[in-house]
Amino acid sequence: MKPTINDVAKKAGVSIATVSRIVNGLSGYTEETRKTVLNVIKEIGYRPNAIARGLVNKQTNTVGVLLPNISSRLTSALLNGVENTAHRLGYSVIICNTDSNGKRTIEYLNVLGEKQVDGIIIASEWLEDAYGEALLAMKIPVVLVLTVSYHFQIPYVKIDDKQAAYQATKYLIEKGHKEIGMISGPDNDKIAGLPRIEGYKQALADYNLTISENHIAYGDFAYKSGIRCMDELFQKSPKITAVFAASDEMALGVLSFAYKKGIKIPDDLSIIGYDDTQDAKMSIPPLTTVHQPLYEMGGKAVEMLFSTKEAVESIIMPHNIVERDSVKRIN
Amino acid sequence: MKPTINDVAKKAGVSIATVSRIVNGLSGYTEETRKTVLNVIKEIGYRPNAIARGLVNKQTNTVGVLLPNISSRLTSALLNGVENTAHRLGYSVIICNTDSNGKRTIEYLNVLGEKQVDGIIIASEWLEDAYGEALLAMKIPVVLVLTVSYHFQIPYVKIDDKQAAYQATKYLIEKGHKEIGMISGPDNDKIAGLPRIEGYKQALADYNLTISENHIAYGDFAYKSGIRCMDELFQKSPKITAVFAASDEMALGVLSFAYKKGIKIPDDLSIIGYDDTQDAKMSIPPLTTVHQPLYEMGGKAVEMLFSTKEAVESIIMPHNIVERDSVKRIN
DNA sequence: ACGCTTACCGTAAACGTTTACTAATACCTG
DNA sequence: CAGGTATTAGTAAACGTTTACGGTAAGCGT
Repeated sequence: MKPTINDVAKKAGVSIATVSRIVNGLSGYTEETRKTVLNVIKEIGYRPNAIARGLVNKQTNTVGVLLPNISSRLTSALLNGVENTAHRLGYSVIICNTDSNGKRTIEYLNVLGEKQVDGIIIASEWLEDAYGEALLAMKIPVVLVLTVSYHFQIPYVKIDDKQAAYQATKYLIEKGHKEIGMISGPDNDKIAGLPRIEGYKQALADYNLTISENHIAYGDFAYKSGIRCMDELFQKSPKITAVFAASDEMALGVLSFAYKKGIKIPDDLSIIGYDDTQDAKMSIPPLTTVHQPLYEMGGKAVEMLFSTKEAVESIIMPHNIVERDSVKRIN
Repeated sequence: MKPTINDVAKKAGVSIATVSRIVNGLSGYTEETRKTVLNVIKEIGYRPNAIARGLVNKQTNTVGVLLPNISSRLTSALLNGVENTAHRLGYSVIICNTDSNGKRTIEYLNVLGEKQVDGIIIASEWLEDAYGEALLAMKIPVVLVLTVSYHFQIPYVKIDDKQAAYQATKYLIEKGHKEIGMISGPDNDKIAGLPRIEGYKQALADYNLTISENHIAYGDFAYKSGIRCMDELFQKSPKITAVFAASDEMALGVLSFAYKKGIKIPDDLSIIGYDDTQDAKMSIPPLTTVHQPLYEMGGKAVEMLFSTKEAVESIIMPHNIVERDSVKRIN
């Protein structure tokens, strides 16, 4: 059996209250008793039981993170940020891979509730009404990352997707491109799908370029869909000279597609990505892309969870375009 | 305040013991009381408190995972496997990013101990003596993944690194290559460094090819070191026609290096990687590599944690070479 | 009608902490 | 030296569960 505070008290000849005060750095004991108690603690290897502690303090120093996927570069960068600042603030983090599955998500929400976590971060996931209700019922801080909710007023941290997409497209335009395709996320995705399409269209409109559905292909943010979409795009609109992909992974897909077809990037085709995950640095050629400060956003999210302000405001993080070698100036 | 079992008992006109029995599916109540209690539970939104439960049961249904790095493709694939089967078995997982930092690792071990986790998984990390001691002191199941300990007898799950490296090298040899370089991990890494070097050398020896230190460059498994090592290798041994990289990430580095130098892969240079992370599928060209079943290994690890056998045996998982497009037959 | 078994349910202790309250002692102050 | 105030320390309740134990009532066989 692990030694308890009782064992320490007995062996040190004091009461458990005194031991508790000492391990918690409160006042109410002489330096002498402190020393003997500390010695006993070291001797018998006592460690306070955080479960018992949590029961009386109603605090577990634990947060939960819901992700649609653990092993994507996007979420793992985010998670890294979450974990790091959580650790700095003295919290542990429980990960929950929802697989974008409603049933599973609700299960996780219940588990986190039962485990009395002090806060929940939901990343990159559309907030179903059922989740919102469940969250409301457990009355603990929640923050959203890479997503928002219109129905529930929950603080979030994200970038301005529409604006970022606008600027990515504008970047291509300013490099002289006129026939610009887009590989988008699903068009029913109100968070990472629609706004980026809108930004793209807006930029074309502002520069008097024609907007055509033939210039848009709809993927699911994943690599394979990038390949498929590029294929589709070339069939529909062979004259395209540049593409804006709504995720780096899909951009990698077009890189691979181009490689297979002997299309030179950026000489024959320019491509700009979105996210600036690790992949973007390592691709061939290195990918010009929209940088989201994922690590920082993860950190911000946990800080917001435990912000002392009564009404926590949401945060729009800055984005920027990082120029690498996948876009070429033409004309 | 959240409703407790007491609130349920009062409202349903029964004792807390009965409520407890009902929510835990034990026997000792009529169908009628069950219904009324269940109704009250639903009505007031009662959820059992896992902390209180954990205190008496001495079980938290939580495991901790120590990783040297959260956002690498290697560890995130592993983590994904861990999380999934943990969830299947009814456990939550707490992640700990050690950053390969001794102080931080010990901190985490302490936290996990205090939080009374039911088991700990340590991934891809050399087990310092101090860690082993700490682990021993807390008397809970531990399993190692992608690593072993010679000093402590702790069950592990990994592949046979030496054999895998041997086969990767042999694969290159059988494709006709005679001047084969290796980009290794650090040569003081007893787990993922040395054994792979040994496998490489052994294969060369068995096929009567000369072994030379000029054919080996030492990186740290990361992308950048792959670039640097390839540069170094070409300076030392320009006649090399194939390279075995001890990680996919370093292999990506050589891909990038080659791209920059106008070296065609696989026409001018063949490269085989190690790990078979997501990157390997998506690279240009797709990477031939040694497949480690990372996801499955993560799953196995948590199963081993809670195996009912008194003495848990370690597992050597099967590996295999997945052929893609980065190796060319010559001669 | 009696005793026995069985089913249902309540009482209270236990898990390992924190903390309000109280007690005792020591130290001042005038 | 009386009375007050710190300071150190202990007692016991509380946190929300589970569960051993006991009790009551019903059912059943003889």
